[in-house]
Amino acid sequence: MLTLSRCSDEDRPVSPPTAPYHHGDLREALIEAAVASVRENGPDGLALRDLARRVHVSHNAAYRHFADRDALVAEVAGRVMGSIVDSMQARLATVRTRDPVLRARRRLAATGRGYVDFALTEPGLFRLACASLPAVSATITLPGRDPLALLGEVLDDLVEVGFLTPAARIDAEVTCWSAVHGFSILSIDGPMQGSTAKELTTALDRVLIAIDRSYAATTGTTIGDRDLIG
Amino acid sequence: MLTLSRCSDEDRPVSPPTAPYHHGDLREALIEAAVASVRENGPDGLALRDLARRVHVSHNAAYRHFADRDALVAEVAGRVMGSIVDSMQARLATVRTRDPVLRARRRLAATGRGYVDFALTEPGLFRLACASLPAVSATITLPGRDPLALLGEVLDDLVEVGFLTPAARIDAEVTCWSAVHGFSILSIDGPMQGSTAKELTTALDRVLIAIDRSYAATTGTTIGDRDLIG
DNA sequence: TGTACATCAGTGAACGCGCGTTCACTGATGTAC
DNA sequence: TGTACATCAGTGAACGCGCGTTCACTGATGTAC
Repeated sequence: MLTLSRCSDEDRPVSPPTAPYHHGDLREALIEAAVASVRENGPDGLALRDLARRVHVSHNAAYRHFADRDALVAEVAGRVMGSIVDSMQARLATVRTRDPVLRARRRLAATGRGYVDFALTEPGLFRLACASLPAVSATITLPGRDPLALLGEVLDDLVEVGFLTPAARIDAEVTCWSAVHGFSILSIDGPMQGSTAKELTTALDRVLIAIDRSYAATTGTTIGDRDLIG
Repeated sequence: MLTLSRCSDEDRPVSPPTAPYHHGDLREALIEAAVASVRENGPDGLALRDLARRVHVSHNAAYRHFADRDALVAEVAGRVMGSIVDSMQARLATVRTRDPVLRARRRLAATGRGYVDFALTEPGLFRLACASLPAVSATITLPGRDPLALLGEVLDDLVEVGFLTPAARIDAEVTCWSAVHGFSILSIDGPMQGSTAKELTTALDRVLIAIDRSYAATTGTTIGDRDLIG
């Protein structure tokens, strides 16, 4: 589901029997090594010299492919943003509801769940993306790779089916993203750190239900307690 | 308002005319220097050697007062938590509404505004507190110094006045904290970085209104659009 | 088809940096007698 | 009131670390003729 492969190490040996002078695709190999490094040690542990060691290449070969460390970080962060979108879309794909209003509501919840899925599954990469949010903001204008744009579309649908008033639509991205982003961080770094997966799921459900209830109230729509679950 | 003094440098000269061998209160001076450093360079720029330089003391004098770098960071992070509580309480103090229900609702909004106030005013210190959340979690059991406990009290009041149902009270801290914490980070590091103070205030109002509306819906309480503002 | 040569992708040594931490030390302070 | 001495709070030199980055280089590759 994720763009960033999990077990690429097994696909081809890191150091082939007779290592050729030219690597083949060092750029890609460095990025994969960076992903692995961040998974293990978090964003702060990312070092060009370490990546070179992982790929069995001299410590400055990386400069043939990236201007400097920041350039590599930006590239990885951009890909992480893409993976977050993938994760949201994976959840969206599970929504099979026919009823247009319930469908739109569940799709909003699904985007939130997908976002949090990624944060909980890939805390290191998620932190990297957070840390370089300012730098990435310029990069993620690529259509379809921007979590915020995807969220916006889902919110537009909510207005279209009459669940959310146009007035309450304003800044709705901020509310929704704040909620799921905050939830993600509190879950991986904060007081909910020790919680079980089940507890986290329940807590996230309550957050999503709170938002759903709030939006229902803008149009006076009647909703059920467990509409968003199952 | 804040515990962490802003202009302590001006109060007493950093290097007195004849510097005495014993500093006087090196521990406190190091902490103040740490606060200044984090304000300027963020959490990652914090270095014991740099602090020693700022206080005009040899680079290892700090080890008389802190076991190691982590111990100092934990101390600073703990104080930041206290300052966040102060900031929340400062906003709480401005709520003068008599009507019990409206008062309780405005107090919830006030805690959120106070939390965000601190994040926007002290982004560096806020990031430090976030980064060391795991470490701090153990420390902040001090009564009255824990933002989460304060939030809990305000939420309890909402139940007491009949605005929030006991069922919806469950995990409400998570929803509220997620929202304001997420909002804070998106404001200082994320896509809302370039926004004006006015835009941020308006956006935060919309987040707080969304939560208020959601909780009103749990008891079917009728509310006005601008109840929380002004 | 063979060869000269430009270009590209690596190498290895080195620089300079700032850090955390430890060591043996010394100056200042306060207390017991 | 004076003094010996333990204790505390500093100092200065040094170690070892890993980093980013630059330099002059060399091996491999592909292309023009």
